[in-house]
Amino acid sequence: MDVLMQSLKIGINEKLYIKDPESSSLGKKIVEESILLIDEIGFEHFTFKKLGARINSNESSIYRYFENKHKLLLYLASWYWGWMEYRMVFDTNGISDPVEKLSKAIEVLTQNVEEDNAFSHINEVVLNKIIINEYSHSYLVKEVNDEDKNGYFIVCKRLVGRLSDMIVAVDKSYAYPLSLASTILEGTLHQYFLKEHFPMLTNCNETVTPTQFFTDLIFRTLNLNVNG
Amino acid sequence: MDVLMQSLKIGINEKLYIKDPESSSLGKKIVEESILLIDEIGFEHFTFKKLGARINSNESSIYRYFENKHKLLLYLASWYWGWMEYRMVFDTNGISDPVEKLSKAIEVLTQNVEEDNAFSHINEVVLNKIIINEYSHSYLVKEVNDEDKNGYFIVCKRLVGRLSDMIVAVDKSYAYPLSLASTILEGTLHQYFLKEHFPMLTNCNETVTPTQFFTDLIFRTLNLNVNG
DNA sequence: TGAATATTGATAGTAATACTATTATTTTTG
DNA sequence: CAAAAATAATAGTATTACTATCAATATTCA
Repeated sequence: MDVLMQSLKIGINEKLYIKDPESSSLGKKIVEESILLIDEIGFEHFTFKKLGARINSNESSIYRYFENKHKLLLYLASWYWGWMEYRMVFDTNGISDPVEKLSKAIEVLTQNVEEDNAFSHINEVVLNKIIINEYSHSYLVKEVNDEDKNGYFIVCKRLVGRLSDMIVAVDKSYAYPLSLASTILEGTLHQYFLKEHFPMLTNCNETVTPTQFFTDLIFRTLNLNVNG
Repeated sequence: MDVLMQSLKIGINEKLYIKDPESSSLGKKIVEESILLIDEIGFEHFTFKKLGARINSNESSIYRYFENKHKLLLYLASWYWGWMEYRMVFDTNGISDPVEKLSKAIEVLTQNVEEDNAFSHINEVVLNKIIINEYSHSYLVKEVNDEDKNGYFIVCKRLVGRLSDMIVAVDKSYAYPLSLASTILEGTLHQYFLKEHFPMLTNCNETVTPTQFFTDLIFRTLNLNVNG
């Protein structure tokens, strides 16, 4: 990512925070270090007290930025999907051939995440690990319908919609573009998880990537061939 | 399911419980009512204390059956996958045509769950709802590798393996049978979840079923047509 | 500069959770 | 019917997920 982009900011639903963490150095530190700490000890064991100790700040100060750790996770997830959406749109922009466009989108969405220097306080590689391991926790809750009404999942929903549109652009007659799109996004996280923890349940490994699996799956499903 | 089957028991890893809940009426009640209570209030809000109150028993008595609520969830999940496996094997047994066999397996694994009277104290319909909403919580934990070593996920793993074998039987040259099998199982839960909570992210609804979506997906991917 | 204001830190406190331990009571069974 | 096993009742601990209050710093702008 280019230095020209250094003033980019991923827009996030304002209801997800009390005070915008991007607005202060403490806020950025909270976001930066929460990603690392959640990765280290898991979201379940993560508390604001432990985070406070880690960044030499106080539990109560963190509560002034985020209502609770669940909202923080939703914030991180929104950031992640916003970032994915931005990269998908950016990288597919200007491609006129629908097949090539879809192919590129799948590549961006399923490939291994690499660090993006445009956002210095966020480690995208570790954030990706968190999303793989913890994203389900953000929506598999009893309160999901209320939270959805608040718009907490809007970015991810928009992303599924965009991908679905690209599928439709390739094959108007295909009956399940939304289901296929949501399966790709959720399935990608799942395949990365399996690769790490249950290698016997996936064909993805050092040499075979989720990108290959999903590209092959989508091309077969939409009856395309690799050259468009 | 037939009355002849009433002495069937789904085998579950003994490390998942302290005392076998099938061995007493209190144990069965714990299992029976925990399913209903988890469905009602969600796994996060579920506690042994609340369950005790509900069944007019005591928190401490429940702890004599299950070490904690996480183990209870693993127990319920094992039961669920064991039951699915049993039905899949039963319903596909004797089908010699590999395509027909795979087709039947997908049908069993993706169709809407209905009550099975062979297991009177377990409400399979509600259990299915729990699995849709909470199964991820059982494996998306920091301790997953240790738990896997204890064999807690063996039933689900065996099921993915069986499905993968059926895919191979249909097309030996297909490169991703395990990934496809795990995508079907996980994806099915996900599509049912979306249908319920995010209908805009799926094409499944009153008339279109996950079975249709996945059958179509697998047939296209393996280049089959509906009549085998 | 310096007073007002905002931000952060420290401390204390509460209710709920996830247990363990002990003892009392009831039920089962030989 | 006595002994053993299962269950219930009660109490207690450490941790979590907060809220409230007040003190200490920074910031800012008059």
